[in-house]
Amino acid sequence: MVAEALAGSLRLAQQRGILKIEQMPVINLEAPKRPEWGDVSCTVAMSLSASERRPPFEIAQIIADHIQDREALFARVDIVRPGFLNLTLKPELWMEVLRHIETQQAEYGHSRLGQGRRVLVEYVSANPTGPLHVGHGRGAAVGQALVRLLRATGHEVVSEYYINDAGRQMKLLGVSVLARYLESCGQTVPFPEDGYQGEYIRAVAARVKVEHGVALLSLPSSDAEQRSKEFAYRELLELIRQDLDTFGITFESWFSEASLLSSGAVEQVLNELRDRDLLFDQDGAQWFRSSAYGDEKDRVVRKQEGEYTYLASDIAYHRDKLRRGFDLLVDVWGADHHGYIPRMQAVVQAYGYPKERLRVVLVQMVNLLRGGRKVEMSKRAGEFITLREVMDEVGADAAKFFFLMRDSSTHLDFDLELAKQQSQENPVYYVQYAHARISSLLRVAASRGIDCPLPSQADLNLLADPDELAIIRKLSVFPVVLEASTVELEPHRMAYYLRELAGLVHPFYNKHRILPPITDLETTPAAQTEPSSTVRLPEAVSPGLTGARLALMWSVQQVVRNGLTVLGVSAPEQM
RNA sequence: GCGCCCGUAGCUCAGUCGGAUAGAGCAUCAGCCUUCUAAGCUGAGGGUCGCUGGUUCGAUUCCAGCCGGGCGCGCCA
Repeated sequence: MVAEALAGSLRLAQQRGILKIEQMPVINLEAPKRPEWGDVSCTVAMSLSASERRPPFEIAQIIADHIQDREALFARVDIVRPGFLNLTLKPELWMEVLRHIETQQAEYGHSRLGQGRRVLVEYVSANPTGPLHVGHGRGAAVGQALVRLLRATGHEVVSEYYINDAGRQMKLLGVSVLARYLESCGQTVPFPEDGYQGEYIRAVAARVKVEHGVALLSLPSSDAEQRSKEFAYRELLELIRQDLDTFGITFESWFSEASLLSSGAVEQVLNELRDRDLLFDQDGAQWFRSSAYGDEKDRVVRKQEGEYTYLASDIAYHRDKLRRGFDLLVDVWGADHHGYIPRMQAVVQAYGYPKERLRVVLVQMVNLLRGGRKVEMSKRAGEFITLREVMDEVGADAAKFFFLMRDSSTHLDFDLELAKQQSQENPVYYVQYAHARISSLLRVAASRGIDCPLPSQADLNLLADPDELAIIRKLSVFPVVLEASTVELEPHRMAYYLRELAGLVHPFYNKHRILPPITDLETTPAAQTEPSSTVRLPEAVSPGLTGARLALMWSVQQVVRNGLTVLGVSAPEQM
């Protein structure tokens, strides 16, 4: 709307021959940092300065003079120093935001940006060789938020978990469980090198024994190993599924790596590559010519011994994803895999797609702290804090919000003490409390028989206080934040936004009265006879203002809820 | 050595497309509960945006080079 007005002004000035404007500039609007700079500011005059060969200030003046309907749209149009155009909208226009929220409700902020675009988001994809740990938890939170953000912007999304149920890691799992099983049967066996050390392996072995008794002892060792592996795989995958379920995450699709091998898909893919001279033999191994697409060197897909590498099945997997007709593949990976990106993008290009078809979101390590002190973990010794432990201690909501608070590509310090603290220091509660507090307010209003109008029923013009306008302005940018979070695949932007919105709401609540005070002054003469300067008199609120503020709070609550929802965090009615 | 990421307040971090006097939380200090949830609020102090150059009306932002930190560079996954 504002951009249109400014563009119109530029055209008018051009028609009148005041400005040349060889090329219509992009009118970029931004939210000024300081309130006295108005609601919207525009730098177009400065960017035109060079081509017009006039000082930016002059150009800004011309633009301001040529805005049509200036009186209807703007309360003020200021021109500041180099050539900023600072626009202050008429307050009535802001009230449209609240009516818009009312119309859209849970859909407010959603868009059709991605309409017709199909996206596959693959995340977690942890090996089924043990329980999920905190790092997986962060990936899970990020992946889920991305799925929800993409859906909210109109994309058609499928969430998928890629199960690494083939290869060396699975073999090691079987060997490890069998060793523990034999141990529990009284045999002394050396524990396999690189085996899984964790205590949970003993637990799995114990369940093998419950199920099979000592039957495995009489089997050939390879069979016993196979049985142990299958048993452990089922148990651990189920455990992962349950952990994710508790975390509030379910996948629509579980894709097995082993299926790619057994169906011959891997073989087929390599043949395809060979036909196109993207596969060659060297040193007794088979190599993918990934360097043809910008990777720094070629990569082995089949080892000398004839086994396929992880990359081979990954090529088949990504080809399968591409074949399924997705317009965008999003992979959420641990940051330690970042060196893998060029070769996967090479795969995408080898199949004739632009490399942008695959976007990899990297998730950095989580440092667990307890009261400021680092919790030591040793993956080698199998000692790590599981996602389950974290959820048990701080709850799924707090864990998710913490995981999403920072840019996923940066290290995260996660203080368990802080996350479970239900206090001002904990950003999760700060945001959730904003929601709960409004619920409480609306409940109290209802119980006192006070009418709670929706924005369309309230006299919104009474919301003239700068604090109220600041909140409304904040609500108005929610759709922008949601879209930016999606396009950049950066959910932490939404988490920040919610923190900021809550940071406007709590002070407002404290400073301003919404409902009329319960004690009326006539029955409490003390308040009049003792006009002590330390006693703050309740702000006077007319029924109309109460209604308008309730409508405002209702709108805030809707937006907080929408924001939390998109992050996969609950919005409690009371706390 | 090569590649990727990072360096912003004491700490943890935001900072959109290059914009104005660089922001938030925590911590610190000083205050606020007869009032709709104090799980809250008010105020104060705190900065060479790692360094040096370049690009330009303007650089925390873009480019180059250094310094410092992390990660990756397997016929592991």
